[in-house]
Amino acid sequence: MDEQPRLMHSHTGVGMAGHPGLPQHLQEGTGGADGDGRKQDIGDILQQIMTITDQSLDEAQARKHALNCHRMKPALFNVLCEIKEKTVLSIRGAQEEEPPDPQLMRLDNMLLAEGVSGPEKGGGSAAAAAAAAASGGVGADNSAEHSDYRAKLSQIRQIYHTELEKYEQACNEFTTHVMNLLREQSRTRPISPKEIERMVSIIHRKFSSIQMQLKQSTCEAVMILRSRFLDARRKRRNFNKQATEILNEYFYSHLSNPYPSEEAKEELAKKCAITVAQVSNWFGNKRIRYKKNIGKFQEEANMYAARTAVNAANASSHGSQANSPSTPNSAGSAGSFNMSNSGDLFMSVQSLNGDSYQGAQVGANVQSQANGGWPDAPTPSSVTSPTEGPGSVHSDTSN
DNA sequence: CCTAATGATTATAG
DNA sequence: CTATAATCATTAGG
Repeated sequence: MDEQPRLMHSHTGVGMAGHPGLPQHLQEGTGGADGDGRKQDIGDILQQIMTITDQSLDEAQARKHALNCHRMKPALFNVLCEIKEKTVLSIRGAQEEEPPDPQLMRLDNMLLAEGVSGPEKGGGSAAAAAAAAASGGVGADNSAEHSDYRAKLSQIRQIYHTELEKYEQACNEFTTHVMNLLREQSRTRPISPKEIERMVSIIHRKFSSIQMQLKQSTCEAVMILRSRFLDARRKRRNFNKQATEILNEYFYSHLSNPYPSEEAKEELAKKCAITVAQVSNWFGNKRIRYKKNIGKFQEEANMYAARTAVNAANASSHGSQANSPSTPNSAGSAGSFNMSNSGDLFMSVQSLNGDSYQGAQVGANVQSQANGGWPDAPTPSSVTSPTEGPGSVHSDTSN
């Protein structure tokens, strides 16, 4: 029976301040001092409490009832409550206030921004729009791409909300259960309302930490979804043959200054069914890759030069039709520069007639080589070509 | 599976 | 903001 000393110790240690009299009584009572009945009673009661587990259930029940009905019970109960209160406060009074978890706030903000935890549909579309804007400013048109994304996002949102609801419900259930239990027990155990409150807040903390995990995994899912659907690199599609033809045609007919103006880009974009940004990308890639390894592109360059030349020749000789082969209506809008350029390219091709193809390629390349790899000052709108051989590229489109 | 081609993005500079 | 250069990530072909 070493419980007794411990109990006594806790009394002397904690209870002193509030009720200095009680421990003394206890000590005197157990020590068998003068026969004050009340002290003796208290000593007996405590003794009974200490040994209550040793007794049979019936006996214990009877004793419990006896204790319950004891005239000292309410006072003792209050005292015990106070002691517990003070003990608990001294133990964890310091860590009572929790700072608003920055991690949780971060997650909340992100979920709100992604439209998972916000209002029903507005949030989703807003997030999608924002994502679209972030992904390259294309926006609007590629809704086919985003519908899938939105579907997945709303799926995530649904799961998130049902889970959240489930947690909340469980939390409430558990809380009421515990509260009822504690209230029930407060009849026989020293439990103060404050303690119940504290227990409830502990439960809430536990559940909110679970919720945080849910939020975290939801965030991760959204991030994965984003990187899957909105990182266009993952959805890269090669342009179709025709688009590549059109772009290459423009590129090689403007080899001396392959910087399409904004208008030209729009034109090309429309013809290729791609965006202006994609046109810009294409030309950026093409320029750098061409310059980096001209040899690799010579064949291609020659081909397009020849084709353009043929088109031009046909156009010039037969009048206005004849661009049928593979670039049906390329002349429609690009006619102007095709015509203007046709001169020099045609010349070069013509002059090669006697030479091998290699010679022809070199000839075609001389142009760009002469420029030393395009004007250092990229002035896209102006089509002035510094060292132009035969016909000037710029020359008016005079039919 | 490996590799070249290719569209897109990033970093940097003017 | 645009161009370049480097790099990433995917696609297509062997």
